[in-house]
Amino acid sequence: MPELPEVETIVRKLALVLPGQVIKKVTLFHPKTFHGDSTSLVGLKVENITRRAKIMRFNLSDGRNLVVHLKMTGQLIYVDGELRLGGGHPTADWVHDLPSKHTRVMVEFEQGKTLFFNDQRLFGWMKLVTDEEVAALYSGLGPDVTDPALTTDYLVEAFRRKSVPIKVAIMDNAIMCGLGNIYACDALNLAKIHPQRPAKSLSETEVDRLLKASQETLTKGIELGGTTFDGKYVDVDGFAGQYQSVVRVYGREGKPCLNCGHSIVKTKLGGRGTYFCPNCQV
DNA sequence: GAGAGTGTTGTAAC
DNA sequence: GGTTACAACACTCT
Repeated sequence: MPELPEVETIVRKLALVLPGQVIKKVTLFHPKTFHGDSTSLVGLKVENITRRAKIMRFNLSDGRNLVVHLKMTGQLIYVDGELRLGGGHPTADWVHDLPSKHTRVMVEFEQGKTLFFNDQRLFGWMKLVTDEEVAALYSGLGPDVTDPALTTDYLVEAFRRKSVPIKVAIMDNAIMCGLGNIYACDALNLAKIHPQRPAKSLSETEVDRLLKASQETLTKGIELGGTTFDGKYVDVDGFAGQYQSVVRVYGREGKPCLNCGHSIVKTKLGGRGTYFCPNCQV
């Protein structure tokens, strides 16, 4: 289930192999997943691939865009003849057996490669849209955590009138994009800030610490290829991410805090499981 | 069978 | 209008 580092990992890998390839055939296994006329993709070339927040955008040779959101359970798997993009062995056995029962869309290219969109819960989507529609999708999104435009000053201003818990605020895409539940919990632990604090109660120093912790957490997530729990996320090669091996608090209820050794506690905040250290996160 | 799950959006109530 | 809680999306796993 992808967050920003997972999406970034997928985009980086696809950007190495997909540009220049021409779509030969598109097969829909579930109509709900694809919005638009999938048959009009045939014959189009993929020009390049970019990302904004957790939305992937494939620029196509007719000027339109294929945009993809994986939501909770989506996966994009790129398969060449032997399923060996990265040269190693995929972590997940099931990638040898595609399309699977969770495959919703299959895109075949003239060069013999195939891109599979798997999505267990059917929340994810693919849309064929114009540049204007892309702009509409992007409108209302705050800067990415990885965006230099995201500054301490900007966040101080954004938090100034917000009485929502800071964890809810940093997961609000209108304020900033890229921190999902796992990384939001970890960034707050790294910054030693209690997730329940009203956003406006943070001092400038704390906001600065939180921003740096957020950037550091996401950067590490990207370096490690994202997070895989229960084999649910794999990158385009079928490889699992490695962030879960260094995760600070998420899923570590009862285990020692990496800052102070106190037991990690789980609560619920904004409807989401929230892990934190009640000793050092204040 | 109940509950929870890494995302996002919409609704109703205050 | 801001805020908050909750449901919904649809499915699998514990």
